Amino acid sequence: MNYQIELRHFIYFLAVAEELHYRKAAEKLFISQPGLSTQIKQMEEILETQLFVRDKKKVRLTPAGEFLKKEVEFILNHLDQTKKQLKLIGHGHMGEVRIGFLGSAMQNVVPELLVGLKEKYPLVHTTLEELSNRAQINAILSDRLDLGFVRMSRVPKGLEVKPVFEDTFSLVLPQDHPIDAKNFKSIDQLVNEDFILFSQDYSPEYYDTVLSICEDSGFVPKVSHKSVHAQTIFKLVENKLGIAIVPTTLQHGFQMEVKFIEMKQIRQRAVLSMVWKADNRNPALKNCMDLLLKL
Amino acid sequence: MNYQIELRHFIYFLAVAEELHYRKAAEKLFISQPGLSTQIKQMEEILETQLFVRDKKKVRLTPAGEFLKKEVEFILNHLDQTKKQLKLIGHGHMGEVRIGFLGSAMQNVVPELLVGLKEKYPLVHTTLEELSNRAQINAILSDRLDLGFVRMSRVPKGLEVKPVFEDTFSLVLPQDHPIDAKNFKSIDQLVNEDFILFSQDYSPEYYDTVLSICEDSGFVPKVSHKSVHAQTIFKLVENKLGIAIVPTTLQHGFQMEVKFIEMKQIRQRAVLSMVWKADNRNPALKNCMDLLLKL
DNA sequence: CTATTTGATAATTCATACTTATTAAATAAT
DNA sequence: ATTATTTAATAAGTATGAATTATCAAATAG
Repeated sequence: MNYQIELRHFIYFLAVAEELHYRKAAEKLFISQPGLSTQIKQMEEILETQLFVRDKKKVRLTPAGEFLKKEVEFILNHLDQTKKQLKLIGHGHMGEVRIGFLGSAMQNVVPELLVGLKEKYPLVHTTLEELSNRAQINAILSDRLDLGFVRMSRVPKGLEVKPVFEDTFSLVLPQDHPIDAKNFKSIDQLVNEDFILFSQDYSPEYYDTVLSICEDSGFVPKVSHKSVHAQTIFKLVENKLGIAIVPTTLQHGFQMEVKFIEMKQIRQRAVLSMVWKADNRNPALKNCMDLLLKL
Repeated sequence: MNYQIELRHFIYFLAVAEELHYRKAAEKLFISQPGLSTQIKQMEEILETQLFVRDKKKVRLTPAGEFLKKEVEFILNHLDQTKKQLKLIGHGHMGEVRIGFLGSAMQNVVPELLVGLKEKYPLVHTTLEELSNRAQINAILSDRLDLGFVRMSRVPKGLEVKPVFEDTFSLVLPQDHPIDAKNFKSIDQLVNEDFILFSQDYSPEYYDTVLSICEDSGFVPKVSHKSVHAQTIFKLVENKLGIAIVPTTLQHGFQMEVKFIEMKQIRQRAVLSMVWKADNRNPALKNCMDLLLKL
């Protein structure tokens, strides 16, 4: 008496509404005719509405049945769509990945990732935000970001980190500086220069690495300026207010009166890593990371 | 293994998605917690998509689950609406009644019906078509019409008929005709006049009735004109091309230089009947007819 | 008038949704 | 640390009801 309508009823109903013939409909559904009869009857009882007129030889829809047919078609169709989309989302072929990045990641890793994603998973949407190392970590911890691109090797508990790009360091000098690629031997040739670096707060590991480069040559650099923008740093060098040490690939995309001298011989590398929350269950994130590691 | 998703799953899913707590959700659903757990698990297997992340103390939705929640809310809501509408349709409180009528029914019965319907069943829509007796019968037989208003007492098998309005007949005379309500006694005073009648084809029973009125007075009328429009008949009378006998209420709504003399004393009546198909299952039709008989 | 076809009904079987009892893991309290 | 409490999952058993087979009554066709 107190049954509930189920999708089964709808599927049965639609078969009868289409065939207008119980036996044929039952065959189509691979069930027996009596079973179909009782289910339709039950359905009419639940809905408190007659859906078919059966005068022992003809079956036809009542106006209410006619109406329900349209609605059931709509609902079952909508459900089909939903199932398909759900599978796409569940398998990471559809959805959203929220990405944070340091400005310096925009030179290679991030653009390549975006192109690859668009090609392989066109239904995966990305949102991008340029943030400092610390801001990315915070955003990931509080679930405002799925993936970050940072320059750090140690991350708080609950996060995971993996290097994705290793870069050499390059000296940045004014165009007319006496030192060039040919006569450059070691960093200690620049011991008396003013150094312009990314600020400690923006990227602590970079800062420490640059200090260690100088330390390996036996001096402590005199740091005259700190900035968070490569643009600013290059501008300062151009105006002869100092020299800089930056990841090599950072030189692309700028039009400045400065020269870059790659320092392959030193052991330090500028490592760009991706960071994510260990328990992040966004399936699109997994696909995104897998794709990145294949690039 | 080969199960099907059912509405039950959706209702369970929604409870868990809202509570994010299996025990509480189970309580709300009046089922046991293990039952709920297995049903949700089964649902995930059917959909081949993880919907919840349970880390033994916290339950939360995956992106796919988040998506499904929205869709399930939509579907269940849509279903609720459908059920309500279905009941309205099934009980004749919503839907369409296709009505045919003779022009003469527009003077009283039909307008009253429409006003009554609009008041009592505002969601029942009507379509109106002015048709001859025969055309209405044919339309009802072939399911193009639900209800007809005709002047006939015999209808083909499969149809039913019921009188809804009885009208006296009235003479229609030119304004300056010597006979008026005071000196009129019997129809045989007009034995020498030309008669203008509705055509036999348009309304056979009317035609026969008028002939029987004259026959009762012992003469056969000279019929000079036949028409299907009251407007035309009145115009002809106005121009002194003859006199007419029509149902009394037909006089309303015309502005003509004619006078009407009601013949209460004769036994014949102009009967307007409704006709419908015996096996018509339009629930709105039943309500429509019930309403009409109460007017 | 018989044969065939229709959907409905009755009795029975079987699948499975649900129950109770229990467990393992996580958190909170002492 | 240890215990108590709370969580969802698992296991075993039950009972509901969807399905089956067998049959029927009514309608139609030959």
